[in-house]
Amino acid sequence: MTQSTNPARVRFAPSPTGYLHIGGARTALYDYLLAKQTEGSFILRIEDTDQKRYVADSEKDLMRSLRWLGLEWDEGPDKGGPHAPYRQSKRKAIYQDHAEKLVEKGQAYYCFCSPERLDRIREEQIARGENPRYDQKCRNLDPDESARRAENGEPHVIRFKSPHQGTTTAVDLLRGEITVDNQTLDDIVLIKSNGLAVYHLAAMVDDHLMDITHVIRGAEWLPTFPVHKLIYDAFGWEEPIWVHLSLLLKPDGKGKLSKRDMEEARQKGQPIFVKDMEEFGYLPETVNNWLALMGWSYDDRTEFFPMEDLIGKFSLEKLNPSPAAINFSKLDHFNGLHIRQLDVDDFAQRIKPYFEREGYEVDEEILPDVAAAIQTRTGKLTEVTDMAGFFFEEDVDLVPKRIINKNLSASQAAYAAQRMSHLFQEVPVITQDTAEKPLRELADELDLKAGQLFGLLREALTGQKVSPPLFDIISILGKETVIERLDEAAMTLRDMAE
RNA sequence: GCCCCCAUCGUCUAGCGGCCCAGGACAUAGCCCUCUCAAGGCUAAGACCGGGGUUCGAGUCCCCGUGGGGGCACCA
Repeated sequence: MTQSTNPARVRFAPSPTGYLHIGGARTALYDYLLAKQTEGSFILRIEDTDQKRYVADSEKDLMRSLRWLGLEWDEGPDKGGPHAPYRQSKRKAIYQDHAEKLVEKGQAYYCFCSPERLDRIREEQIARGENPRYDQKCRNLDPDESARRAENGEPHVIRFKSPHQGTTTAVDLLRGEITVDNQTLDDIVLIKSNGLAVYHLAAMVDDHLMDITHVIRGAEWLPTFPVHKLIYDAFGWEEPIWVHLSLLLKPDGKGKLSKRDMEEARQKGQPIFVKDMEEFGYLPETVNNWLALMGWSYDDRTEFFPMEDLIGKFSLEKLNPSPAAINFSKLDHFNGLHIRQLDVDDFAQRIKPYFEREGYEVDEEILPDVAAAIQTRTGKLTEVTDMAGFFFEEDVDLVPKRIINKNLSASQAAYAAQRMSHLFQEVPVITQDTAEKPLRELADELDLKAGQLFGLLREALTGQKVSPPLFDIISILGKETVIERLDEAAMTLRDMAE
């Protein structure tokens, strides 16, 4: 292991503005993997400093989704911890104190400019083709006077006093040094006029106070990264290791997913939100495996990773800084792989809810056998009803037009079904060994291809064109049911012949 | 417009100067297996963005283009 063996303290810090999507889930997964690998801590922190964007259900969805993936946190808003509270809206005073400290040190200042003025100067700057940023009107106000005005209740924000000269260099683990010219830096707002902190302050303060060792976040933070480093410096704090994850792009690779893209993808059956994964029939282990590989790799051939392997083999150094397009067909492929390595009883329990939600009454007696029969042919758990629903139905609906064609008349089919029924009645125990040969002989006798006869049998037993292997079906259904369904089919076909 | 990041098959990627006429996976096509459908096996097609350097030698290092992406809020 090339990883540092010191216990890492990592945090997943989403803002509750919507359902947990795959981008967030991937970040949380990497956090979790690093924490587990180093026997450190995985912390959940809710960044709800923007009351306007708050979505009520999202916190519940977030926790439910993380737990579904198996990414249980050690500290968080619902379970507390040594650095509680873990919800930023409850930490308002902490941020204010810290901002005041910066003001005292001359690293931040009160700004009394109105939003209207800010809008105006921004428009003017854009019109002039300049980079829009604060014109620093309040930057050089007399500190005592500023303090007085603020105390008198004049509306104000607190801004960070960015340096003007020189350059700032911040170090990202994946990209190395990122240097910006300080002239391009803006004096960002730290505390809003309503007294709440913005991300730039709140996240830095919390990460420091919570002893976060590795900040793993999306690459959309790269442009403000140098300012974040400057904020750490202003406080005199030691920086964490910064890791900016590559962005996840739309499947066509053109741009990152927007809200609308997410909805469109959902309509196509492509799960964008973690909550859709279960609904669409994916296993949590599939999702973790798939997500882990979007931006991370282990070597030049291993791709199948159960969670334990992910924990053991993950390393930050192998993270890829370039953006990655989402590949849903690979998700399907991984789901198949993980389904096939489940043991049968486990698989049986996983598919049970998918039958039930389609209204089937699952017979626990035969469920394990059904599971065994369909396991290798299940790509998504939602497919099991189409493949094996007939096991849990009283009768099947025959679709004669799939049976009867120019090579097989209704009366021929009816006769063949009847003959198979008789044949099975004579065989004490129907298995592939006892029944296949007689069936093939029957096909010869009736001048049918074996495939035709098997096809007829399949339709009679399942009402489907596609099914698990016939002899599996027969042994699960039992001789009695098999004969019943065959007789019924014969009857239906005979009626059609007349 | 300004700033930042990225750049190998359609997609995800391996490659950290010679082991690469570039390897794997998904998807695609063909074949084999076969009672259907899968699974599995085999095979095919498919990429180092361009130009300059550095070097005995560059997919790998540097520079410039180009392309893609991201950011420029009292959102995160």
